[in-house]
Amino acid sequence: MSAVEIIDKIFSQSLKSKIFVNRDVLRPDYVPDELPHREEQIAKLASILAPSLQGARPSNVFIYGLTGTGKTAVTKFVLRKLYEKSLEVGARITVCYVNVRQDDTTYRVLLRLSECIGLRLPFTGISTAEAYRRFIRALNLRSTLFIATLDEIDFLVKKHGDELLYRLTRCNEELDQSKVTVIGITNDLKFVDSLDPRVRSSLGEVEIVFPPYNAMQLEDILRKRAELAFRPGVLDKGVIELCAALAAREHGDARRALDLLRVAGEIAEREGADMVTVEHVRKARAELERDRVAEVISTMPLHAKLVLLAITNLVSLNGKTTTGEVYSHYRTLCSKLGIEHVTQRRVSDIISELDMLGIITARVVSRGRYGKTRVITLAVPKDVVYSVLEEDPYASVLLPGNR
DNA sequence: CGTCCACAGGAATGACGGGCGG
DNA sequence: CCGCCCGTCATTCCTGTGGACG
Repeated sequence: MSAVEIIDKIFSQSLKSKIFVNRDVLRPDYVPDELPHREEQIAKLASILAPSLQGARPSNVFIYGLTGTGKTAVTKFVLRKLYEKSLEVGARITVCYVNVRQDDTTYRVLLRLSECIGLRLPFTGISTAEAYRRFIRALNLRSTLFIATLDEIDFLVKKHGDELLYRLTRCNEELDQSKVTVIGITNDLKFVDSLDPRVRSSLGEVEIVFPPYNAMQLEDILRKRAELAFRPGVLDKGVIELCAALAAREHGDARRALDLLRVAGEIAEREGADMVTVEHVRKARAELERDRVAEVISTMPLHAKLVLLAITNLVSLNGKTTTGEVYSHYRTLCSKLGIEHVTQRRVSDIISELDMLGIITARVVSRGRYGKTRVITLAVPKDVVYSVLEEDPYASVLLPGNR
């Protein structure tokens, strides 16, 4: 079969999918028309923003909840409805949504906000302070109620401080024709404490909390989406329940549940199956896990990879290991490569980092006369670690089976 | 019951590279 | 464009500590 034929076959197969009708509704950025079990939050946000329809400035809002609890979807949904209503009743409202992780500098955020009021700023060339001045001036000329939504706001503050937040929450004093309301969204619950008290009090005028979904609620959500995503009857029984149960274990993360369902469907399709089974869900879980691990490992510095390799070798041998063992084995790995090793202090930090990333589990134990150490086990399958380390040009040399 | 092991982990400091503000 | 600042990776020096052993 020629290359063209192969490609044609793959493309036409995906066009007449036996599994999916519309897989996009399972993607994380899709905003559904219905948001089950978030009625309370929708009502609260809507009632906070409602005064804007009469031209009054709504309170600033601070929204928090763990990942996959519907914060972004609810906010986008309410803003969309608000905007539609404003056109209907002729209120001057401008809504703007910025994901601060994607646009991760103060300047880029300002650029986005400016776009929403029809101001074209140059990509580069002017200072942030100048951009801010132009933004304020243009905003005032437009005489509108400006609702600025900053998603994953903790990223911006951690990287660049709360300068922008401070200015946005205070700029109403500089405006006479327009008003600004800020909606801040974060999944870092401790983030609020790290804010400047002045920003905290003005941004936190009203707070909305998004609790995690439980397994039943996740099932509901999945069922509604599955109706849109899949051909009728292709989901084997137990599939939705399993996706929901797995995601419920991870603090009720709806994004995770939808990812599982989507990837399970994709695997079923790749295998040419007629149905999505629980087995496909299990494979999806492994695939997502591998992707996550691959992502974090690939960005780690070389010595962290070598420490992880040392841990994995020792754990495959004995089931568990300790800091001292890891360090000496790590040093032999370094000498095999003919490179310098880092100090034990540093290795100790690397072990802590690997623990926080959920790749290993390390807990401190005292063995009395024989000192205090950390007992380390792997939190992911060892084959996953090995296969991911295969991609590193240095670490791969030391892998079992090589050389 | 005090010791003392084998580390944990805090603080200060430095090299280095990339991006920001002026 | 250039200097400066900031985050990351790392070192050095250090104090702290749970509990088996003598």
